Amino acid sequence: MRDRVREAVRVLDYHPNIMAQGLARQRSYLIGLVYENPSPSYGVDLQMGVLDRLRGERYRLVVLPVRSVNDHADEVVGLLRSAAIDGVVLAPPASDSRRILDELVGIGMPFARISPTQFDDIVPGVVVDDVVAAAEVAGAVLAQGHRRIGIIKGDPTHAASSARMTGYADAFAAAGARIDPTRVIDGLFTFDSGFAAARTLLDRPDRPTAILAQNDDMAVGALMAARELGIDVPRDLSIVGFDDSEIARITWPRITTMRQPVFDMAVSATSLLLDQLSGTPVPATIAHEHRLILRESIAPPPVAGG
Amino acid sequence: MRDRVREAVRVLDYHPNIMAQGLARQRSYLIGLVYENPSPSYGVDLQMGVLDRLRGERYRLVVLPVRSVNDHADEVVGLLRSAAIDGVVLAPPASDSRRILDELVGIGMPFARISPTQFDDIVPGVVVDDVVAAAEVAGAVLAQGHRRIGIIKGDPTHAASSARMTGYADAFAAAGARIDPTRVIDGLFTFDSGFAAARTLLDRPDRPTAILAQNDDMAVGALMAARELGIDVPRDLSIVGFDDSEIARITWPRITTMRQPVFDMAVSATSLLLDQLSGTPVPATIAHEHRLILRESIAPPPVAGG
DNA sequence: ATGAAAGCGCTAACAA
DNA sequence: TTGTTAGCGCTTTCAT
Repeated sequence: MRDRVREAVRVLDYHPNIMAQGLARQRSYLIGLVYENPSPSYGVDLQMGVLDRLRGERYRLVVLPVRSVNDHADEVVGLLRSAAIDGVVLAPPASDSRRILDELVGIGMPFARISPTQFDDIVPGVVVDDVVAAAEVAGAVLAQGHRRIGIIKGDPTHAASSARMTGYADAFAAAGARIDPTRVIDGLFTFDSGFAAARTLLDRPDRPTAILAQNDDMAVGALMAARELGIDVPRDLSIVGFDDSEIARITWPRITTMRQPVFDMAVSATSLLLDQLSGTPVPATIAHEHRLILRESIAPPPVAGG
Repeated sequence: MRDRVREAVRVLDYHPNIMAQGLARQRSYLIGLVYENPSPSYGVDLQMGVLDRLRGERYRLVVLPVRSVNDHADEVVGLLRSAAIDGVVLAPPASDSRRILDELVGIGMPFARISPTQFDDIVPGVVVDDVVAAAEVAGAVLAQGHRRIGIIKGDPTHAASSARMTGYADAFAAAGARIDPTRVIDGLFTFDSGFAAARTLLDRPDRPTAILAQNDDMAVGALMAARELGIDVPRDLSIVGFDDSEIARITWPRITTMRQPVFDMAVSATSLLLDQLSGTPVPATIAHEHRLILRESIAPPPVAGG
C-alpha cells in the first residue's frame, strides 16, 4: 500500500504544494538574512556561510537587504512578517538594532545575531571579540615602530566601528602612544570610502607611516590611493585591514589583516536558528576565534619617518 | 465601514498570512535566482541587480545556488517546484540547460534567461554578444603587437567559455595570427584557477607576452602569479579580463577588461520576469552593450619578446 | 455596498 | 494500519 502510494506519486509526478503545507503546519521553511551591504566581501562570505549550512536542509534562504538599517528598522520587521519567514539571521548592524530585536521577540520569531555588541540579554548570537582583535592588529603595527598612524573607521552606524576603535586605543595605550584624532577618518566599509579617506590622510605633508583600516575593502582602497600617489607599500606606508576577506589576499602586496571567520560565523548563526526551529535548545553565544594574518603590507616605518 | 476595517487592522496589528494568501491565489510572491558560484564578483553583481529591481515590489528573492548545474539539472527543477516560486531568473550555466528549460516550460513556470547562448527559441532572455565582445578585447591585445598570447578559459561547462574562445579566434584571424593551442588552459572562473593557469603559462621559457583571461577574477589571479614570478605587468606581460567586475579596478595595475553590464542585465531579466508575472507581454530578448574598458594592465610587448 | 460560503492543498487528530 | 474530517487564513464567487 505504501508502495502503491509511492508509485502513484511517481506516475502522477506529484509534488506537494508548499504553501498548503505551510498553511496547515504554520511553517514556510524560509529563513531570512537581513543585512546592509556596504562591503561586498563581507556580504559574500556571510551569504555563502548561510547557504552552506542550509545545504541538505529543507529550508531556503530569502535575502532581505536593507538600505540603512537604522533609518528603516520598522520596515524591516514588517518585511519579515510579510515574507512569511520562519526565522532570521541578523547581520550587523541589524543585529544591534534594539527596535528590530524587540519586535522579533514580540512576535516570537526566532533569530540569531551575528556580531552583536550590546543588549547581551537578547540571545542567541555568534561573536568574536572585536575589541581584542582590533587591539592585536593595531599592536602589530605599533610593534613595527609606527607612531604616526592614520585610522580609517567603518560606518559609524555599525557598532563594530567604535568597538574596533576601542581596541586600537587599548593597543596605543599599551604601547605608550595615543591616537591622533586628526588622523582618524570615518569611512563606510567600502573600497571607495577607503580610497577617499586615505587620500585625505596621505595628502598631508606629515602623512602617516601606517594606516589602520577597519575592514579589508577600505584597506585595499587605501592601497590604491597610496599607489596613485607613488607611495610604496609597505616601504613607505604600512596598511592593515580587518576581516580577512578574499579581497585582502588578491592584491599586491597582500593585506595584513585580522581574520574574522565570517563564513563560519554565518554557519554557526544558521545552526543556531535551525536548532531553534527544530526545538533544540541552543547556547546563548557561540564564540569564534580571531587571528592575525600577517602578510606583506606592513613593514617598519621608513627611517626618515621613524 | 471601510474606515472601521482600517481601524481594526491598526488596533489588532493585523498582518495578512502570506501563505494563506498564496494558497488561495496560487502565488507566493517569491522569485528564485539560480546560479553556480564560481566567481564571487559576478555573483554579487547579479544578485544586486535582481534585488535592486525588486526594491519596492512585492516580490522577494530566494537564492538557489547550485553546486554544478550540469550535474544536478534535475534537482534544480525539483528545487524550484518545492520552493513554491512564482518564477525564476536563470544565470549561466543554468540559463543554457536544456533540461531545466524544458522542465520549466513543462510546468509553466515563468523565467528569464541571462546570457543564453543556445536554444534561441526559448525566450525571454537578456544577452550581450559574447563573441564580438571577446573579439574586441583580444583585438586590443593583438593591436599592441602581442602574438605569443596565453589564454585562460572559463569553466568548460559554461557556454560563455567557448563563445568567448570563438571571439578570440576571430580576432586572431583578423590579425593574421592564430591561437596556439598549447597556450590555452581551462580555468574555472575563480581567482585560484586563474593563478594556477597563469603559473603554468608563465613557467615556460617561451612564456607569453600577454594573457587573455575569460573573466576578471582569473585575470587578477594571473596578475598575482606574475607578481610572484617577478614579472612586471604591463611591461613584461599584458593581462586582460572580462566582465568589468569591481575586482578589476581595485588591483594595481587595474585590469583592462570587457565591460559586460551584469548588474543591468540582472535588472532587465528581473523586469522580464515581473512583467510575465503581471501578464504584460515581454520582448523575446533584451540586448545590452558591451564596452572595452582600457586600463593599465596592457602595453606593447617587451622588445626582446616582440 | 456588504455578507455568506466554497474552496485552495495540506496536516493532524481521531475513528474505524 | 488505513480512512475520515476538521481546520489552517485567505480569495473569490455568488447572494443579498
